[in-house]
Amino acid sequence: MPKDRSPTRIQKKNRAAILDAALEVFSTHGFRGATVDQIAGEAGLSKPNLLYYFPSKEAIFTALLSELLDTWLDPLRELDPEGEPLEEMLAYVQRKLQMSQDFPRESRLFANEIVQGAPRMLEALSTDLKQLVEEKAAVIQGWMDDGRLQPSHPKHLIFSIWSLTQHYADFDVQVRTLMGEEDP
Amino acid sequence: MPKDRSPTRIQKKNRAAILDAALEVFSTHGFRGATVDQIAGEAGLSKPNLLYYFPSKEAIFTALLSELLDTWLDPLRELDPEGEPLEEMLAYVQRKLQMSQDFPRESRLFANEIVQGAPRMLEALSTDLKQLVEEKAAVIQGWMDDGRLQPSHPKHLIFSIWSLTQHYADFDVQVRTLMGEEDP
DNA sequence: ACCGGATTTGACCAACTGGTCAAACTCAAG
DNA sequence: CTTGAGTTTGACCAGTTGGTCAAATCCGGT
Repeated sequence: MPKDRSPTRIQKKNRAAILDAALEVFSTHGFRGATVDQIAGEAGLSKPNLLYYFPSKEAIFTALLSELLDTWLDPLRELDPEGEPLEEMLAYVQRKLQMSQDFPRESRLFANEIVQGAPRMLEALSTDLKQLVEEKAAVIQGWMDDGRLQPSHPKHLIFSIWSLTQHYADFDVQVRTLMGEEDP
Repeated sequence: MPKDRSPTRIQKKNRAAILDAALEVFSTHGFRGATVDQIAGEAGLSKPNLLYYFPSKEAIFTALLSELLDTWLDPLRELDPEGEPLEEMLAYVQRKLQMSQDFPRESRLFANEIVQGAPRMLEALSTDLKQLVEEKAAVIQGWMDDGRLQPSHPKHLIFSIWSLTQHYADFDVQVRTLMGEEDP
C-alpha cells in the first residue's frame, strides 16, 4: 500500500496503465468475465503487483467508473438552456455521436454493466445520472412548452438519442459483420 | 446420456426447464458470468443432473441460441416485398417493438453476447442473420429506387430500428431508474 | 555508498467452477 | 413384482481465480 501522500512518478504511470488495461478488458468481457491476471498482463504487471495499487478487482472497476462517468455525461451537461432549442439538440446528438466514435470501449463498458442490471452502477445511475437527466429533461420540456421544439416526451427523446448514438459502438461486431467491409 | 430415440416425458420437461433457466441466467449475467450451478438451481435440478441432459455449459448456450434465433428474426422475415412500403416498415417496427416487450430476456441475451464481441454467435450472425438482412435490405433498396420510400441507407435504417426497439429491453434498468415509477 | 521507503515477485491459499463417475433410485412395460 | 432402461445424486477432481505474504529488489535523497 503506497502512502497516500503525493503519488510517485511510478504510481502515476502504473495506475494509469492499470485503468487503461482494465477499460480494455472489462469493456470486452464484462466484470465477471474479466480476470485480474488478464488486466495485469494487459498493463504489463504481475497480478500481485497490480493488487499493490488497487486492493481488489472490484476497486479497479469502481475507480474506472467514477473516472469515466463524468466524461461520459459531458455531452448532455453542455446542453445550454439559453441556446436555440433545435440547434442545441442537434449539437448534442453530434457530441454524443462523436463520443461513441472516440470512446467505444467506454460505451461498451457501460452497456455491459447496464444490460446485466448495473449491479455496480445503480448508485451512480440513480444519483448523478438521474439528477442530470432530470435537469436537462426539464429544459427540453420548457422548450416544448414554449413551442420552440416539436412536442414529445423529453426523457424518451433522450433515450432515443442514446440508443441511436451508442448502437454503433456497442453492437460494433454486428454492424461490421452485416456491413461487410464497405466504407462507413 | 438419454437415447436419442423419441424423448421421454421427463426429458421434455427437464430440457424445457433447463433452457428456460439458462435463458434467465445467461441473459442477466452473460455466458461467463453464469454458472452451471446457478442454471441448475433455477431449473430445480442438481448440477450433475443438468449435465445429464446437456454435455456442457457451452452446449446449453448453443442449444438456446439456435432455439431462439429463428423466433428473434421472424419480425424481419415477415417483411413482405409485395406489400405497401411505408406500411410494411411501420408494421415491422411494430412487430419488433412487440418482440422486445414480450421477450426482454432474449433481447438481453443477444445484447450481452454481441457487446462482448459475439464469440459464440459470430457464425450465426455471418450466415443466417447476414443472409436475411442482405435480402431484406435489397427489398427496401428496391422500394427506395422506385421512389415509394424516402431514400436512405437500408441497412442503417434497419440498424436504427433495432437500436430503438431493443433499447427499452436491453437498458431496462437505466430506463426504469431514470423514469422513476411513472407509467410507460 | 548507503538507507529507508517504494515497488516487485514467487510461492501459496481458499473458494469456486466445469465436469466426471459409479452407485443409487425411479418408473413404465411385461 | 421384476426387470432394465431412464434418471438422480453425493463424492470427487483438476483447473481457474481473487487475494495474501514475506522476501527480494529498486530508487531517490543524503
